[in-house]
Amino acid sequence: MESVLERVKGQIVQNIQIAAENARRNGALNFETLPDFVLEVPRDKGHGDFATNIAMLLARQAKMAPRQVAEILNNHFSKEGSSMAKVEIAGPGFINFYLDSKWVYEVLPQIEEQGDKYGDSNAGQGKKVQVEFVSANPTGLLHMGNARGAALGDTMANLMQAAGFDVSREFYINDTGNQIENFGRSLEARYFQLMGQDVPFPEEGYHGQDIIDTVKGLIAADPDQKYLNMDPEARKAEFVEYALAEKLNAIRGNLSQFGVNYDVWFSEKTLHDSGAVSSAIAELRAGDYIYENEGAIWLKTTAFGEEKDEVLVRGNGIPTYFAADIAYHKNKFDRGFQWVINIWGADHHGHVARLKGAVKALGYESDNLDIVLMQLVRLFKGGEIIRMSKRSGEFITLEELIAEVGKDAARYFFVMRSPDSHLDFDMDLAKSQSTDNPVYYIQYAHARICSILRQMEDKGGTLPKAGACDLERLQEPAELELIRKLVDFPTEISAAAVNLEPHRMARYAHELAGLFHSFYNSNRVMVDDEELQKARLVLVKSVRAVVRRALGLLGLTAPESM
RNA sequence: GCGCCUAUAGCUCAGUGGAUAGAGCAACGGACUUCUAAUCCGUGUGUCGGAGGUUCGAGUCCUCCUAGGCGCGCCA
Repeated sequence: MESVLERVKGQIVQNIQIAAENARRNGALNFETLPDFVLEVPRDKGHGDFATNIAMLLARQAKMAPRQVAEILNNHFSKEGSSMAKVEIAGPGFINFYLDSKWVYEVLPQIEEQGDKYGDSNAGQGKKVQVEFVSANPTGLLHMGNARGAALGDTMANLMQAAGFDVSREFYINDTGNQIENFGRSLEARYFQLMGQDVPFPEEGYHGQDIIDTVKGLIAADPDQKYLNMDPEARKAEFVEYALAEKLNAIRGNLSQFGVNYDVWFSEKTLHDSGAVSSAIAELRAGDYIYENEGAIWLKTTAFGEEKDEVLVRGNGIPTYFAADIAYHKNKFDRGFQWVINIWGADHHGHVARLKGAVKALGYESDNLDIVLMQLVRLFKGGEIIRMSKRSGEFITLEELIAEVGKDAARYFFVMRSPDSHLDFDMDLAKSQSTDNPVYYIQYAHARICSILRQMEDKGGTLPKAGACDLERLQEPAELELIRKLVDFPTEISAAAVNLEPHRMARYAHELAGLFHSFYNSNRVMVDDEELQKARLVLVKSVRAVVRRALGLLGLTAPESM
């Protein structure tokens, strides 16, 4: 459904185009092609409801001063049938449009009709999109960086769904390769240590307590001690299988607790087992992107502007992570995704250009692959930075984070900033100042509205229908601003989705809540004037629907009382 | 050395090439007999890191420089 804003803007744009064409036809204005002008909502309310820069863009072609062009256009605007109250030429040549404020009221019946669907658009046109995020090594638990990726990826996916994309969430499981070998050796060493044998622990092994716990569980499940005398390779394979399943379960559980649920869990191992990796390499070889040197197989990444070439298959015959990743992305495109989005930690940025290059070499449009790099999270506790490392086992897990600051606060904090921005997460602050946490501010707006509506029901009232009351009674500045903000919602969602900027929704929700709180403090909803009360009830009900939806898109709960 | 990200108010950060650059926090002063004071109202601060350039118009685009973060492995 077309949003109110789109409809009104479309009307004005059309009016401008017709005016320009008419002016050209009767010789008042000379130009070859209509420039790509903008109709925007001015930052400053004193500049009208909408403004266009067309006169400034036409000035050169028309060989006239911008303000003069604006005058001519203004004389050609059709005033009939539009809600245009005033047109003004301002500054260097802006044309400012002032509309009769009536147009904004349309949004209230629209919200009533669409309910929790209000905000949906068809910006994505059903395009098949995949968002791959977190994809943490399944050898440990999720840390703060993973948590940021989870919040960003899931919110992005939510926004894209609302914006009319066909979205699939995917987790790539790195269940093969060196780190799994290493994982297996660590499990083995812990096993023998727990069985009372004095064996050294691998230096590069996983030192975390969670590994010890895993092995304890393994031993408990093996009363016959069959592992003690098993073939070492077979034993390690069983250990790894057991531990990976357990870790993945834990990861899945933690993410689910964080409100993140995936459509697909994709195993890297299957790419090797199915021959997808070797066939991707064969394809690259056919395209003459491959050569051999010192026993290894290399990809000519220098052809994609990289500093040096990259190894795809090591001298020992084992393909690199990069080789698997190429096969993985080929697989993604072959599954029909028209837009592939990966969310990576900024420490992986060196990998971006060569992956895109490889994708292009395989014949896919590399512009359809977007990699969102999120800057790393620094965790502060007691005023000190906590260095996080999976190997050393010293890190705050997602589980602990949720337990300490709560899912809602954590998700909001991770998403409120642009992915480009470094994130200092102060645990003490998140805990001690939880009362002036922006997330409560937004949720409080929701709870307050619920409270109003509860009281109305207690008095035996019923929610009025938007169509059955005089919405134009809503004339207070606070009311008009609030309604205007509701009008922006669909545009905010699609802009946040298309530009991969989930922080815009965090900001929007906060601003909307602020306008509501402001309204609440200056106006009572339950008033003696029955018509005004009805109109205000419709207003707050609409605000509640949008706040709830915004919270939902951010993955936060919308409490009915606080 | 090369590459990516960042630099905007005291702090943390927003800011689709548009007009007089904004918000939260912090500080100070007010508002509960009234639908939840986890709220509201008021008070002010900027050489948008620096220098050039493109443009009618630059915090925004381009080049160079400076500072910080992160990468540059037959690890992932």
